[in-house]
Amino acid sequence: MTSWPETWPGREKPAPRRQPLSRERIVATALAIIETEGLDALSMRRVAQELGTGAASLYAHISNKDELLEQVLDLVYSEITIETPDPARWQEQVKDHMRRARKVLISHGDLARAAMAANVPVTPHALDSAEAVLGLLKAGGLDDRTASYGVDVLSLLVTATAFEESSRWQVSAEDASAYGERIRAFFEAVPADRYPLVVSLAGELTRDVGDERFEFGLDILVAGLARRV
Amino acid sequence: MTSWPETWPGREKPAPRRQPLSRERIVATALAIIETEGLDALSMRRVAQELGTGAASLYAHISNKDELLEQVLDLVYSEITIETPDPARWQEQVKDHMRRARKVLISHGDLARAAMAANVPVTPHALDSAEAVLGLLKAGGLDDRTASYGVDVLSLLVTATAFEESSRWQVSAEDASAYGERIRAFFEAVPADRYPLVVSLAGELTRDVGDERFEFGLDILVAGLARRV
DNA sequence: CCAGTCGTAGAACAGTGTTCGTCACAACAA
DNA sequence: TTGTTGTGACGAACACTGTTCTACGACTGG
Repeated sequence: MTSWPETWPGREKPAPRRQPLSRERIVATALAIIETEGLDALSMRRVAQELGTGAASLYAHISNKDELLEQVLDLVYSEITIETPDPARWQEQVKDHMRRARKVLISHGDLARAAMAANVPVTPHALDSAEAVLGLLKAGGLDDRTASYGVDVLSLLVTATAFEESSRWQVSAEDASAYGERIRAFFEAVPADRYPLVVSLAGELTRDVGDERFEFGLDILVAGLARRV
Repeated sequence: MTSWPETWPGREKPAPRRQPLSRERIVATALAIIETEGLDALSMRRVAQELGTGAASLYAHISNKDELLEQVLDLVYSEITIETPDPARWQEQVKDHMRRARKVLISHGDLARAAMAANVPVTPHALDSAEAVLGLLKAGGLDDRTASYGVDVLSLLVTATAFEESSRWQVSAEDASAYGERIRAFFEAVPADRYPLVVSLAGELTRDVGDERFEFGLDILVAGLARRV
């Protein structure tokens, strides 16, 4: 006689519990959404959906959306590697650090648009980065005040230029190029009697040269800080 | 015999039409709301309420909320006075222009938080400002590329520092001071073994000195641009 | 075995930006 | 004078948001 199956359809044990929610999983999921769909697509409901739960569940682990973004930023800031200060080449080390910080910000979709609102370093890895830059500036011989102002303006350059670049973030580089072309065409078309320089410099103003604009500001700032030793 | 009244209740002429809606009135009302209640209080419904109409009415004059903010910014940028370039003192003129731009941004509540998203000058007065700065930089002898990069980074310094200052915008200066104190206390309380410089420089990092931080960056940038003539 | 705690999550709340559909009115042509 | 057309106004509706409320199940300790 054929034995009965262990369970009947409809009476199976529930599927094994999915992984429990955690702050880390929520933050990592939020970052994944930003990378694939953009910052504007990020919502508490969207994160919950991706985790197979309800929006309200997230609030047991994260206090609100602002904290979520703060934690997402901290996660990406953890990718910034830190160097030991070398007084002989502190200027190049400062530049390299800011380059790495910028690279990290712009390699996660348009997350940088959220970075300006969280520019005061209060999370572990944001503090790590601030501490590292301060260390490089002090190794270079700057006094306390100059070092403090320096870390301020350097991180501002990074987040502001990354913000700007993120604002034209599109799924494809082709769209970004088209956007630049539209701006250039617009500048060339404004009334030349009122804006002669904007019209004549339209090409230069909108020249898409990747990091060159950022490097320009970085050069000037670091050279200027060096002059204050 | 008593004569009939001129009109009967309910048959009076309607009240005179209120002032018709216009783009200018909508934009001015939005700015007034930002100044008194803050950027976060601004909504299409709030603007409409203030104008005694419905939110949908606004869309006959303004395409969406982003355009509204763009027009509000242009309105405040119209307050930036423009100077005729003087090659003998172009550096001081550049600084003065950026100071005026910053002052205009930070004197309208926390509007500056919207300025980063609208940093590409496409409105008349934003273009006026860009044209003016280009004029000063060209009067100083900078080549086209340096002038283009210069106007970029200078306006970035203005909008980014104004953004940061706006993020701590509160109704009273007392709250702003309390905020700075909380940040300083936080920095002093982080683990000193991991963040020795953040702890020891907590006072300098959070010292509220108004425009001093901005002036620091401005000095370095303008001096750096001058070196590229 | 039961009370307490915790995590989960649907429902609800209060709000948002924007579009749809309708109405009143003005301008114009016949 | 009448009919037509275009425009601005605006309530309702749509689709969405962040966050809180409330109920429930699982787990733990006494």
